[in-house]
Amino acid sequence: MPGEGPEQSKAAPAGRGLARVTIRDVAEMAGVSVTTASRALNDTGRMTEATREKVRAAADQLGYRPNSMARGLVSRRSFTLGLLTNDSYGRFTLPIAAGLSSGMVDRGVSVFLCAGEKDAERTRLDLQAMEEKCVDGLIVAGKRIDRGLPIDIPHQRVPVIYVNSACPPGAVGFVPDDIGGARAAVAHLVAVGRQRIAHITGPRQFAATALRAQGWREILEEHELAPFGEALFGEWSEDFGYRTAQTMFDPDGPAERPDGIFCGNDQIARGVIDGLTLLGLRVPDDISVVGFDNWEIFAKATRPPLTTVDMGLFDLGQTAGQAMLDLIDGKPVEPGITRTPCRLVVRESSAPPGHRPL
Amino acid sequence: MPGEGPEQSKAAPAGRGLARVTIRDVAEMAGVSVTTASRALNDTGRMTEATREKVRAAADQLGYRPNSMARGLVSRRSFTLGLLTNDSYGRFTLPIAAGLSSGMVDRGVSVFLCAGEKDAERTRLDLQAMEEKCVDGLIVAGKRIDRGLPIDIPHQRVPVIYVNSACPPGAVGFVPDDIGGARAAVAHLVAVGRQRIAHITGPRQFAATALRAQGWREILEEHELAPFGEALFGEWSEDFGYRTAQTMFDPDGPAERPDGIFCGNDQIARGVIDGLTLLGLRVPDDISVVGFDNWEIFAKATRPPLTTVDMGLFDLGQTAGQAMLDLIDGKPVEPGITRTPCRLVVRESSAPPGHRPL
DNA sequence: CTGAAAGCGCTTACAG
DNA sequence: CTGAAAGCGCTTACAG
Repeated sequence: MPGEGPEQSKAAPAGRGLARVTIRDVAEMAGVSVTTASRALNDTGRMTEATREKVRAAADQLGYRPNSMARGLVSRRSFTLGLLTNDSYGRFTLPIAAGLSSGMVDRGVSVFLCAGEKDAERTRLDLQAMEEKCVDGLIVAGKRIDRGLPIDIPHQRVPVIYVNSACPPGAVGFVPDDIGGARAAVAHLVAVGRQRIAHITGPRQFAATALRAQGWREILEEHELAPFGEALFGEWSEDFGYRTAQTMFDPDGPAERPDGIFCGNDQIARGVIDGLTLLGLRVPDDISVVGFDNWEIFAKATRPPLTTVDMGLFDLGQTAGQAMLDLIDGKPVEPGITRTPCRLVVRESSAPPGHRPL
Repeated sequence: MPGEGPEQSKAAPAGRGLARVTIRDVAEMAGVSVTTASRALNDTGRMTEATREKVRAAADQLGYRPNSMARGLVSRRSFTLGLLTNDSYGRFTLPIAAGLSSGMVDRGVSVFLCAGEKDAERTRLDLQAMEEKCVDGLIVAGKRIDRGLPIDIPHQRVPVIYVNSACPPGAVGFVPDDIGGARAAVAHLVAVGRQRIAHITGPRQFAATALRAQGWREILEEHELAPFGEALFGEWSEDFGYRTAQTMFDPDGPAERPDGIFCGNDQIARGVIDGLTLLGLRVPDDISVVGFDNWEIFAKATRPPLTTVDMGLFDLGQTAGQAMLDLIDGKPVEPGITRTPCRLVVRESSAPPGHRPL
């Protein structure tokens, strides 16, 4: 039969199409009522340990798996969450989803994925599907913290949590702590002996750029250092980093030059490093560079490997899941946006001046 | 209340906690029995169009959504699929998942995501969760076509389809057509006037490298062209591409040089282009370069933008979903591996010799 | 401590 | 053409 494993089909404990073992089978084998079996398996009610053990043994032996549809129907919980995202590339979403799932699987809750570039109609369809599936909650994950999905999530009958996305007033949301991440990055540059630290970053319209620039300014001020010029807003691209580095160090350009550059993301950082290298500057010796994202495929491929800020998306997903569980259980959850910690990952693009790595 | 939209909570048709509208409500409003309501909504049975319409209208007005748990319980179909993947980064999985979902949502089936780096224990847990959720089928998605999950998927009671992953004998699997993709890439280089086409690719142990190398050899032979040397196996990294290009065009190296390079992936291609550029060679004029993956973040950031092979992962996901639906419906599906088409994306890294783009 | 019964929201033979 | 009834696999008052 197509789709099946190769041999020993008949030896398998549960072949395709074979009747699934139900709680009834377990009860029968244990010689108790279905009621008792249910209670034994769920650790509810009071009964002799012997009875409970007898039921457990039967369930084990039969390979019993509770049917969560039946259970959900009566308990009014599906043990299921919906994850809505418009990140078709998966760069942000998959780490979040992995964290979310990993926190949920032990609690027996599974996650429906509704991914893809979303127009309003698709979103509506996804939302409808989630309603039919009776999800216990909805996680909305985005690509940037100042944009939401193309349609309002109308008042759902279930809790909604926004992750790495805009979040309507009064709702609960989690985003990486951009300011904190930026502070850690710049503090590291200072610690490593840099004094003239520039900031090259993405488009001005992104909330993330404003926050990262703010972190840069704040921490410098705390160290009584002046920011090196204005924050340079542009694009999230290597090319922008490359061009900006070239301009900054143009022989005919300004005499004053930075000795450290904090970049708004790893792509920009890579462009900066490439631009610097082409001009004969040494990273990290002459100039130290720090990125943001810890997008490993970039961060590890720069030469030298990039010191950068990890946004902790996996943990973000886990945290959001935890909050969702609380919400579902009716526990109080602080509305508003929570910023979860970022973590600096030190590689080789940052070092004290003149230091020469192997 | 936390997690809720801001205003007009009481005006909302379905506030949190409000009783969900059931088929019973619909039947009552339409003045028919539950049986008839069910049949009307499912387009089954025979009844006057008037009755059917009356029921539909009531359902619409009430905003009725069938409870898929109840439906699943009786129909023995959950309209739910499990997607198991060990691609924690999401580069391959999310496009596949998006394609899968997009094909499924119209059919009312949703997809559970079990993502993350998997050890045997995690996989077992995920599998167990999927069984409890009564998925109708399981899609196993991998990062490479010659590796599976850490444990055997035992004989499930549901169909299993493998995507971009190894696939046990007798099972059904879908993978990108590596040979075809390679042929398209190399045919394009030939069409553009290249005659000495080299191949730089990933580690020898990957099945994909062997297939892509085979496509390279085949199509050259068909054009009565000799491959330029042996395929150069190494790593899937920029660095490997960079170093290899440098060696290949070492002034003290071999006199014979390629005028086209087909790379095993986009990272290698990028390294090659960077290496070539640093040596003062012009891409595409002096040497044309083609990659594999169409990983846009790389392909668009190379200078010039990279001509490359798109693996069609979105379509792959859709195709696999379609096959799964057939399997579930008991329709016959050819066991074995199906190779789905790749598509060449022409950008600026390939052109006739001497051509100088703007 | 244990069990018979009702019910979650649907679908589907079986009657009429 | 339409409906009353049984049942999917569970849980949970309610009795004993």
